[in-house]
Amino acid sequence: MKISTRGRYALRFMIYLAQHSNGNYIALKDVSENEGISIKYLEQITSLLSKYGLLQSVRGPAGGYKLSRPPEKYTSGEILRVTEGDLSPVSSDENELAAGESGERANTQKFWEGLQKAIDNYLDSVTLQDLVDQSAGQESYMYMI
Amino acid sequence: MKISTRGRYALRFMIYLAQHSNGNYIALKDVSENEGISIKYLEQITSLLSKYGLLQSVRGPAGGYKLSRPPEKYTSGEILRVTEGDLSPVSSDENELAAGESGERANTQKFWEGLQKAIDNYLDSVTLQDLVDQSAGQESYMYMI
DNA sequence: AAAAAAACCTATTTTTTTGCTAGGAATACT
DNA sequence: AGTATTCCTAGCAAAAAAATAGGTTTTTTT
Repeated sequence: MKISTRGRYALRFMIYLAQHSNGNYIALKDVSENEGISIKYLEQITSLLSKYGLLQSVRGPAGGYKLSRPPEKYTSGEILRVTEGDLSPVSSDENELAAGESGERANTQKFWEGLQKAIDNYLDSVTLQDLVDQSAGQESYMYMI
Repeated sequence: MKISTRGRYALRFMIYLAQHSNGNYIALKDVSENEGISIKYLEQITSLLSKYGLLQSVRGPAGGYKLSRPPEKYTSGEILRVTEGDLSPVSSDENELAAGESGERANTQKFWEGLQKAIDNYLDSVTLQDLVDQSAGQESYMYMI
């Protein structure tokens, strides 16, 4: 039940961009040196983020990455989902009932769905801007579902 | 970001006991046949559950396991924590700041703590009895934190 | 035009974790 | 004594995660 380095690094990368880019492109070399993550590993992560439109990039000298939207328009959930793949606590086919089955799994299916809902709820409530402001996690939040 | 089979099987095991034991002990053989999990693997799981006082056991013929409390006195969270080890989405030393560090990690620390809080909150709100009743996950719940 | 700096792409290797099997020891009932 | 059970520890194979590696393409600079 752990978020992998891919997701964590992705968040740190996005925060870095939000803090240091002022509309200009930032090279991986720069982020790599400051965050202590290899360029090659970062490439895999930015590749995903670009693919899903979260980043804009330019090649060549003075190239690099920048955010494609303002930081408050990203949720931590979408950043993590893009890089982690899937944030469900049990894979859906583990959870699915075989036709007609009404055994133990029926008991847990809704439970796991509820857990996922709780996770998604939180992650979609925290924006990239919140992370920059360090204001995540201390919400006095109220959910009605 | 997945719950492992250990945790899932543990829940199914506990549900099974809640449903089938009427104060008497149930052998792993029984659960194994009905849930399709090997006895040897179940042993590892029940070993943890026993160690932390969630189960009572008796050896020898007619021995087995039973719950040590009524089902509504267990939360899904404690069952999972015992078997999964730790439910924090990032390990604490990944999250900890090196002395004086005020870098990117400061931004995410509270965020991860908030996620953990959201998870714990949910898991501690669902009892074993809820799972038996299949009433987990459909809560119209309201949290104020 | 050449060189250099960057993103892009795909594969491979290394390390860690998970899921499970195995063998026997201790205990309790018949 | 024999048998059915829990208990304990080790080991292993497959999968996943983490990271490296090598090259290609694009763009800018000289």
